Amino acid sequence: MPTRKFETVISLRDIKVACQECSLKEICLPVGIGQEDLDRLDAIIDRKRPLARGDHLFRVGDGFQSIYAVRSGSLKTYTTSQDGQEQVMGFQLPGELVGLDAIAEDSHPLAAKALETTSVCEIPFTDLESLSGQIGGLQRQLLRVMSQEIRDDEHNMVILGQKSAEQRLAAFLISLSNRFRRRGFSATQFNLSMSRSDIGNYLGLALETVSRLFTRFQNEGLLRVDRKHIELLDREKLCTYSGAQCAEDDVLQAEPNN
Amino acid sequence: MPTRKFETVISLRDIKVACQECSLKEICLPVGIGQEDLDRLDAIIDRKRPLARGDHLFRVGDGFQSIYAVRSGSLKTYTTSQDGQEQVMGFQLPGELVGLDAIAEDSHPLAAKALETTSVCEIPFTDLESLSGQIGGLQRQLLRVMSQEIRDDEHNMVILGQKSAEQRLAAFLISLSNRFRRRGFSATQFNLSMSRSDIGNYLGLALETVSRLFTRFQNEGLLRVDRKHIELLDREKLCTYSGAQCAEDDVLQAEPNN
DNA sequence: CGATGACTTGACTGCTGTCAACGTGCGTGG
DNA sequence: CCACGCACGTTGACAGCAGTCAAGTCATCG
Repeated sequence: MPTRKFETVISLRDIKVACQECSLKEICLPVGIGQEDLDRLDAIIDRKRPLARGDHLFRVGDGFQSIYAVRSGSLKTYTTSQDGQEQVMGFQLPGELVGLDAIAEDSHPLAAKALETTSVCEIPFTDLESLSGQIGGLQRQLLRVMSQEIRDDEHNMVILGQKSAEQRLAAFLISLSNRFRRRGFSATQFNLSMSRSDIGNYLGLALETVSRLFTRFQNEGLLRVDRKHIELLDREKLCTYSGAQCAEDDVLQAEPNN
Repeated sequence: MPTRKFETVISLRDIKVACQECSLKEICLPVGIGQEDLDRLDAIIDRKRPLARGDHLFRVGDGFQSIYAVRSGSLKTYTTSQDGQEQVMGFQLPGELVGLDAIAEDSHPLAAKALETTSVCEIPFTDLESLSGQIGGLQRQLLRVMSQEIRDDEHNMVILGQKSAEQRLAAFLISLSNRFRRRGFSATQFNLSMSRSDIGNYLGLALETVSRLFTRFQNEGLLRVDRKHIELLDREKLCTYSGAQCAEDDVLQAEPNN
């Protein structure tokens, strides 16, 4: 382990970032919360200094203190089964929360690791809990977020349960595309911060299968792939491949309040 | 559709069942709630008349009004993809909640159908929400229950993502066994209220594979199976087969407060 | 008692995993 | 600046698990 040379050099807490200025506030927790309530939420949130690629935000079994929101960068969550085999459970992009599964048992069932330089907001749970008892909108939003998480997991179960390798990768790419779009990034061009192995693991496929499919999709003109960079050329057909109601449905889901 | 002949014959609401008398209260919502608060929770819960096998509690797209707790019997939740193909998402046993995934979008993403004669408690969500704003313990418990749901879904993803057919069925049987035990039923002998087809669908397997595995497990002396009835003869080995930390871990998880 | 649906069993196929070799980009150190 | 090593990614050959198709058995119910 290297020594933590940053800590005494500069206090990164000085960086002025608050929920109200955050470009992610429309998709993070503060949806439908008034100005003064937003201030109160903001007051309990701690901006941590960035994680480097490979750093852990928390590990399996760590005591549960806080929920985290990704501000920039990306995370993967995963477990390691007793035979040492890793299972990737998900990837978190900016505006997405991590750690909701730790509430039940007061300890993290998954580890969270930064896939690239990543900054997160730490939200101490006891504070969040008492605040959401006072602010109706916050309580509601918290329940909604958790409900959405359940929904997403159910969606993943469908994919893992009955989709072919081709459908899984197509669905994965469409999902990423939708999530990037919602965050204001390009829906057709983005970087994969995770490895082929992580993707395969997440989708229940061998990494070789993922690699082969990327090649095939490219040959079919569906996308262009160069190492980590992806460009979706035929989003429409990719949707068809994924065998799901994806395209416009997700847009609607993404903006329920408009 | 048959006419609803029961409705005017007898008011089943007269049946005296309340949370405080309910044998399931230790595993349903009212954990860690005081007596008078329990009364208040009890007041908002509606005991519906039993569902017959095949009846729907709700369907995909139904507006979200309430969460339901199974009192007796069992449910399956499922979606139907646009090509008419069904995906079973889960089975609910007594003491388990259904409908938590509907909070996010105010409509049910899954349908819930009774696998046998089943009675449920209906918990109107707006009431629950406002009550949980007033009762700290209830809010906490609600969040815990949702968190646990996320956790369970993650567990299912591991099973679907990287377990063999044999491991999946073994894990499924162990899971059922644990859930029955927790509810005070036998952990080694129970009835499967769902069909082979439902099990296969849920586990991402063909129903023929499920059937073959039952036969094989029986030949290996792991269990005895007669149509719907299951008797686990070697729970230990079944755990090993499932390739997971199951047996005693689940007991601990089941009783976190003892 | 026949019909229907659920389940079982068998034969065959194919998708995807495994093993293995090779290519490519990047960072390190000479 | 170049050479090297390493991690990551690609491609190929082969095999096996589980799906599909099909036939047959069993239980339940009208």
